[in-house]
Amino acid sequence: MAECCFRPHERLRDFNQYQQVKRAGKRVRTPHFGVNFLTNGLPHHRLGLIVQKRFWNAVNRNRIKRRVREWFRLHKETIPLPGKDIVIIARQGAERLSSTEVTRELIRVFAKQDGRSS
RNA sequence: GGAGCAGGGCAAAUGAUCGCUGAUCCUUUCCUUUCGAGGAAAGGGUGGGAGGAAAGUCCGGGCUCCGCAGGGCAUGGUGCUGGGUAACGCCCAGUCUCGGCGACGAGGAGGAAAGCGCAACAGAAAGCAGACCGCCACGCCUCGGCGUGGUAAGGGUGAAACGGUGAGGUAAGAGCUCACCAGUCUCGGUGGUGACAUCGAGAGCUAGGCAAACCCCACCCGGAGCAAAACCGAAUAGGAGAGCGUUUGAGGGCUGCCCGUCCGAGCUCUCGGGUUGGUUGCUUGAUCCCAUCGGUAACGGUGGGACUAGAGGAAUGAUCAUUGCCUCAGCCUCUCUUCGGGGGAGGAUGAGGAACAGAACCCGGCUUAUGACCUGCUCCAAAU
RNA sequence: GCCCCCGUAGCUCAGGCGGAUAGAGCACAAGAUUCCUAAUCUUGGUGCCACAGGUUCGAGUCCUGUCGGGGGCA
Repeated sequence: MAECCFRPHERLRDFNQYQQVKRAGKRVRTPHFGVNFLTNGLPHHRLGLIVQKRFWNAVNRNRIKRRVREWFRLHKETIPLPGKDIVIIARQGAERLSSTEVTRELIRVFAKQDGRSS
């Protein structure tokens, strides 16, 4: 598996998977995102995105999704194993962040988790 | 130079690295096999990959199903004329009215002498005439006025008050009479396919507004919508309750109702339960570009060329560099001058900005959001 | 994607199709009753009728366009 790609099997595709992660997973809040994650028993991580329709138009929704996917693609090896299902919920103000700001904010989340668990 | 009007195309470009999507070709591995092959995963190569509005879903179609849908009514829509078109509420050309000094723009622009209606407050009176203050005549009188009659010029109210100006006329007045103007109706001539324009004659002196509330007239319209629909596969089950009915016909299809017609022995509703996968539809089409012909134009004919997204929890991105555009800041050079300074042009540096916005079956429009530019024209100012 | 519905006082809604006064209940404020509160009674304030344009003498209402909210589908 290449280190920096984003394949369909790394996505959450089912509504039930989203519900399971949101119900049973851990929750972390950052200023612009809500992050839920749950160990899935697979050797890789999986990503799911929730961007509500009521806050943005379609262009800003796509922009947020692309930037979060860019973070996952480039920095997923920094997320500690075992494999996790991650659901990221965008909050208001996220459309004003640049790509580097998104990356900085989300890296900090999993760096904290790494330090706490080890 | 300032203000404005109309039209047109574009949606910063190039390169590098990483990444996404589906098409096609090759390699490897695994599975199935009717030995032709098919499917899945990974890697690599090649050439594609959002818009002028993709938006709002406001109209019109194609397409699919409803037994290819017949007649009438209701509802709904359109509403100057003539063209264009698959069709339209769209577009083009024209007429009339209104707005603007002008370039030009806007118009839901049939009918109120078919009917039912409406007009608060104010005002005497709000639709058919009528008379509050007035004006005039006569009578009475305590000479302030009062009564009867005639008037509608003037005042006042209102969004709107029953033609306007002048002259004659009269007790005072009045289309009462006349001249001109505006407007209505009828007839005729000319131009135009037509809306209409224009000219002449006559009638008659007023006929008001609102149909974007009902209505009348003319024309148009079957319904739903790709979550339409077709096929494959899986799963659960023929459950419980209520209502109606089996030829005297329940119920259903042709939206709402009626007629007509067809199917017809079970149908409808509620509760409960199960799936909630895959393929097709899915992009070659009223398509785009160029030339030419017809037409004022919208558009149409002919010939040649091109293939230009097809996702499905939803693909076009991120970073860096260079060039170009705009704004701001100070610096340098040139030029004009009313010499306090100001205006214009060019150069380099730094910082910031680059809009509106994302296909979801596909087209033709409309509306709304929005960036910088180009072309033509009008008015004003200055100069000649 | 497609098809519908609704925006009126702080809240829930009438009024709207037939045009000229903006209303009801709860809530809020003041007063009375009460030793005080609750309850009751009396009085009152409260609205750019979602926004913009048009028709009209005059739009909450009629017409058109935006904005916001809600619902349904195999």
